[in-house]
Amino acid sequence: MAPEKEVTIYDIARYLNLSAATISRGLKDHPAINKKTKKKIIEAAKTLGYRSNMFASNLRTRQTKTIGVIIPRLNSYFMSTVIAGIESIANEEGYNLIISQSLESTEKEAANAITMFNSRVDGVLVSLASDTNNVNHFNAFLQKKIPIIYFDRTMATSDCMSISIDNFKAAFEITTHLIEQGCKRIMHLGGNITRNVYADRLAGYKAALKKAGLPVHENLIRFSNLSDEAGTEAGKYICSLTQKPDAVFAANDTCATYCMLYLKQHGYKIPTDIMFAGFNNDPISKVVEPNLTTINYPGYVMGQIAATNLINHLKGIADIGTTNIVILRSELIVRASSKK
Amino acid sequence: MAPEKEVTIYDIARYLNLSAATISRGLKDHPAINKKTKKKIIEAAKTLGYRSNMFASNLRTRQTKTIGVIIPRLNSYFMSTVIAGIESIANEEGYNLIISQSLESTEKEAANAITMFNSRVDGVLVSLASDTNNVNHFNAFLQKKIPIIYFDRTMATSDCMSISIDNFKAAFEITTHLIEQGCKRIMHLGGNITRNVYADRLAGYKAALKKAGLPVHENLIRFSNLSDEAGTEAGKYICSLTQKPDAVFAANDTCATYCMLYLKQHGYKIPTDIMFAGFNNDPISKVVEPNLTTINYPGYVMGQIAATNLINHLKGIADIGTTNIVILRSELIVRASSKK
DNA sequence: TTAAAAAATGCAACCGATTGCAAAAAAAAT
DNA sequence: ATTTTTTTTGCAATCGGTTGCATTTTTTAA
Repeated sequence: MAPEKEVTIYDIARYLNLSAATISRGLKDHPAINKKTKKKIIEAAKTLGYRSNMFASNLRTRQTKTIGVIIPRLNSYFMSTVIAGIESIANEEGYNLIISQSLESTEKEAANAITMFNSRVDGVLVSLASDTNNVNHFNAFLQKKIPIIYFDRTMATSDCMSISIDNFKAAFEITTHLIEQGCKRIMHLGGNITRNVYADRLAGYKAALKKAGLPVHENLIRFSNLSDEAGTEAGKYICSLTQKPDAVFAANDTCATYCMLYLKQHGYKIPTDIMFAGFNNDPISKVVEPNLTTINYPGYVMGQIAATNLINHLKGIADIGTTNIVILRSELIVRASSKK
Repeated sequence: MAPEKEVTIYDIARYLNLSAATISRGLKDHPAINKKTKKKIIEAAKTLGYRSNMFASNLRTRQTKTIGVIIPRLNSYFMSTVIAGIESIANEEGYNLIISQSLESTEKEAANAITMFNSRVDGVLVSLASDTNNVNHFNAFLQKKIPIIYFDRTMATSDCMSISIDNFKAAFEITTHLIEQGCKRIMHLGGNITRNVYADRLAGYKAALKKAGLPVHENLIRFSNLSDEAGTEAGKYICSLTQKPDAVFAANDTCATYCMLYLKQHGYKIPTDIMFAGFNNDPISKVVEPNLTTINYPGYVMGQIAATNLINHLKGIADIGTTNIVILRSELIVRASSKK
């Protein structure tokens, strides 16, 4: 509790009969310092048990070596995978991570942004809350030229770099796949379309229908928070329909899975009666029976790329301002839930 | 990139014709400052766009308002849930979180510990890597009286507070449950027994057998990293046995699930031929068919409790030194995989 | 041997908030 | 009106590392 006395560069300076300035330079490998002196300094630092005081350093250099991460929630497979990817790079590059969750609330997102701003993070990685429809609460960062990179849940209007997959294309492909399997009445379980990802998936779905000359039935498009309960609800809804769909494409695997489970319990045969497709390649997609056709979403890589870009920008290696959008490769994974 | 000029308390002082000391005190509601003056100060701070410089503050107060978290990996359901719980409390209390993963490597764990130490976190929450068998790499914290709380993967010898569930009891209960269902040859798929959690689960399993007067068959106890592959492997192993087990108790749900899936594919009927039980109450346990009997592990609450205890200690409200072990309530969840 | 150039080190002023103690101002008591 | 007490406010040192510029030392050139 009581702060212990720490060894400072002044202690080392006294110990070696040098100046603090020399110690400071020696410790960070400044070219103007004699190699032998450096060696002595480093050894002395070790024997005295010195550790750099980042606050003093930050105070002077106005850098924190810290990256802020704001995400809707931590405890989803996808998000924790992204964070793992971010962490792997940040750790390697000597950056710390400050993480906070918006819990899908724009207000909390804004509050977290302020906290991060006051913590003086060097840069921010953001995945937006589901109903965030403007990014004004990040203006403080922009004014101070603190770089922001949006990932996954991005904002179209934003003038920051954003990283995502081509949700339109992925949805288009997976829908087309269902059509190729002979499906004609494909239902879509979508998320909040304020969010680019869900809007794009919906658009891709519609485009695929259109291209195949199939009609878009509005009563076959349902929106929800894509939770397991929402999946079950969708199952009930399907049971209530007189004209059943012959396939379901859900915007995530959880919703698809629970919908499928409900229908199975009510006598439907998958994929014979209804085919299924999800999104994300969540672990449950490989467990549910039949295994779920889905889109592989490269979360880990996405995290790594986001972190790499941000850090390179901070190091002055590559400017973020020039690149606007990065699209990662996603991949259709066909499993038993959509095979004839 | 180029650091912008910031508003400091000196700017406010000049603006209001007061001293920096008064501003500093006014901003933090010091009792010696006149209420009207405080009001003026706060308003001025707002209009000037002031934000506190935490480095200057930290430099003086030797506190960082930051908590370090070291965990094996982020991208597991359980861990991300714990982190979510930690974050919820930390955020509320104005603490930042620095998170890093050891990826189950003791060396990386030690490296991360050093980084955190140098980042001067106020306290640390740790869940140990699977093969960590001593906690010497955390000595630096102890020497500087920086509090550590271990959670889930704890270390028996440690003189720090640790938070976990009663793994022995949980394993005992779930094994007993299987026995009550009529099982006599129960297999155990365990994890690395260097780790308390897995050692305790194994012990609980054995104790339950013993209590029921059942023999412990060493060839029915297998150790692995509890991954999905390990589960599949276990399935193969079972197929190769002449004397089959009539139940499997795995130390996590993933391993149980994949073992079960493998056996199902090879003609076994669950639970008729073999019953199954897992651990953790992972989402997949509710998806696999039949649903998996498991132990509900309160990750979110565990995270909250760990964070609360650490922060209370830091605030001087409650000393951590006196409490050694906190055991959370866990709960047997019986599902179809183990019902006659 | 001396002058010029290069290398190594030191000086001292920051960075911005905090805080013990002293001083000033305001309020209360005499 | 004067003294005592209580409130407010200010002074100035401090936290520890960084860095432009000056100074010293060493090396090279003349």
